[in-house]
Amino acid sequence: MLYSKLLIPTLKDDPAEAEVISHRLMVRAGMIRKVAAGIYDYLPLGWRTVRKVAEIVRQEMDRAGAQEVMLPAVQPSELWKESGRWDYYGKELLRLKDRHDREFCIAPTAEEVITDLVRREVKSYRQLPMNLYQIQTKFRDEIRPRFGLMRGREFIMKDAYSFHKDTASAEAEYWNMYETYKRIFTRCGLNFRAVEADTGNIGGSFSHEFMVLAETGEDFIASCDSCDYAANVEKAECREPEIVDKSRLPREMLEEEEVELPIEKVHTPGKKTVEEVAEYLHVPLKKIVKTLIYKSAIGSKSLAILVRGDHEVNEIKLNRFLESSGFSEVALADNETVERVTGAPSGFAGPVGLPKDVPIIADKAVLGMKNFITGGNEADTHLPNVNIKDFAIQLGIGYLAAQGKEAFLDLRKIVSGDPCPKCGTGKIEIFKGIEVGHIFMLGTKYSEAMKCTYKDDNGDDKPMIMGCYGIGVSRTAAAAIEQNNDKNGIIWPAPIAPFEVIVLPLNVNDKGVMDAATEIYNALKKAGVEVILDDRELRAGFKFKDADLIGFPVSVVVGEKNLKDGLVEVKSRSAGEALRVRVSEAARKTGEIINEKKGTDC
RNA sequence: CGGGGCGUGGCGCAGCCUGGUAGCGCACCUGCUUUGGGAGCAGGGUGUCGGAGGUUCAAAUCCUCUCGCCCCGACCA
Repeated sequence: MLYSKLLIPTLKDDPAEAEVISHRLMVRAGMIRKVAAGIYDYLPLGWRTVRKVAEIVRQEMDRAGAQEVMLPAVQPSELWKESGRWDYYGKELLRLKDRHDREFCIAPTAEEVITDLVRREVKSYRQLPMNLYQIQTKFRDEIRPRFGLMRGREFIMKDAYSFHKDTASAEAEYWNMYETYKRIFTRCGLNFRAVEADTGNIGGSFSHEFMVLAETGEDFIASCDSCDYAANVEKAECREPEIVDKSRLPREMLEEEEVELPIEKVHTPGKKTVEEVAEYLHVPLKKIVKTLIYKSAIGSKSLAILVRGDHEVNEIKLNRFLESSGFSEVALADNETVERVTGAPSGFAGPVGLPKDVPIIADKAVLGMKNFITGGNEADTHLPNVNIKDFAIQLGIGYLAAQGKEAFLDLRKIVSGDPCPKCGTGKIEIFKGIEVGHIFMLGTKYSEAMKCTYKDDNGDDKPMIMGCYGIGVSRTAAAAIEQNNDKNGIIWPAPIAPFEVIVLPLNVNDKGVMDAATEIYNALKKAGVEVILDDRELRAGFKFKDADLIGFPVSVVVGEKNLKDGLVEVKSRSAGEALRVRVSEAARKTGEIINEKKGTDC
């Protein structure tokens, strides 16, 4: 391709709206343009990269035995009502009506449609298992789209759905997809981790997320430094030392085994946060217990959650424990509620003396604490030397007691340095990641709701066991940039670069330069290399800047000076240094470097 | 949805407070010079000042409404 003929509107200035690197660079490199909030045009370069990611996904999915289909983007409400998600999905589901006033939605995912297809066309266990996928534009009406392609409303996704006669088959396919995903992201040249994940509102029993490690990631990953454990922080369980058997306590816990002292009361004017209190009273954060008032979304019931001062509540865990308790979907209470419940301004809540109808639930880590500091339920007051016996943890949420659950639960977010929940000996490290893939064991949630059944070998109808597997194709392209860039621009992993090589004749008006460049360009094209010839009549510096910004893995620089000696430069974007080779050797050498890059990136 | 902010040429911005000829840089077009890291000089084109209403002799500027966008928060395969 000739550069002069391509639509590559690069920008010298950063676009004002772009916050993260991938967004900035994709706009500057002329890959995307915004049409509306979270909705973008893909220009030739951007689209080439997206297509390359999609092609890798397609090849690996096919290799894994899946079949590609194409499902509708606009879907009738009936199917969504059948699964129950029409009401449940919320505002992210963009709904619309056709001219006959029939309700539709723009698909954010396709469980309903695929389940409908399979229930109509697949009848027998002999036809199972089956894995169907599509690569398609999806729409989710995100509350706040941001970060360019990382979190758009419209995005390109590969979604796959598998159907099985039994759990064993479904699990086998789950792990088949797990391996397939590893191959896909490896082939894309990405540094990623597969982590245990929460299943969210898709439902199902277990799942893994594939995370590209990057500072700008929105997800936090807990990873063990000695075993292979890795999980989304939302999901990661916390292993608390068993405190029942004192002889087995680690030394640092033993220090907590002090004599319980009587409660005191201190004046802490304006010290609302644990940090402020710790500093004011000269105690470590670990000596404080935070009391957080939560409020149910429905009704106005409140409850108090206790966590150690240096810990944070994991609301996903909390809500899971509270499922079907009447405390559905709790969230941090507003200041008004806090004042009503505790009788003190926000910042001074504590477990001692809370109204009886406010149940107290504590994180397990609190169980090991003695003589800790809590809020006094009174303005500018904290209570040192509080102990668990002082406030009678209310096993009071009746259902907890009824279920034999304790009021000390795993409710906190795991933090760096915690013991690994799996091996127990390793320490947890926290990384940031971008979710590019997610695999779920769905079970029978959709097949039961939508009567997607098969006849087993006895002729009985059974619901199919399902799995579903997503990859954010456009997001993967953005994640690759987050992970591969420098101050000059993008450094594409060769397998997903929009072009593999750029040939840069520094002076297009010099016949010798142009002839040599054209010769190399033609030879590369003939060899099947994706090459672009920068035939623009521009200064050298300009061309270099564009080439670096766009991030071609290899550039071939043809300049008058080197050409006098019959030489050109072959430069690798990632390595930086230039290799001088003869014109006649240039194409072969460049091809070698590209193949090597594609090889090592695999 | 709560809080904050921004809409002025293709892009980035100034002007608004204190109403009175709409500006700067980049980009774009022409010419000459230049030509290995976003050139120099000269000339040129480019704006419903996001939209609607209002105040005023006069509105980019003040007021009201509205639309769009960005940031923080809550939310999220």
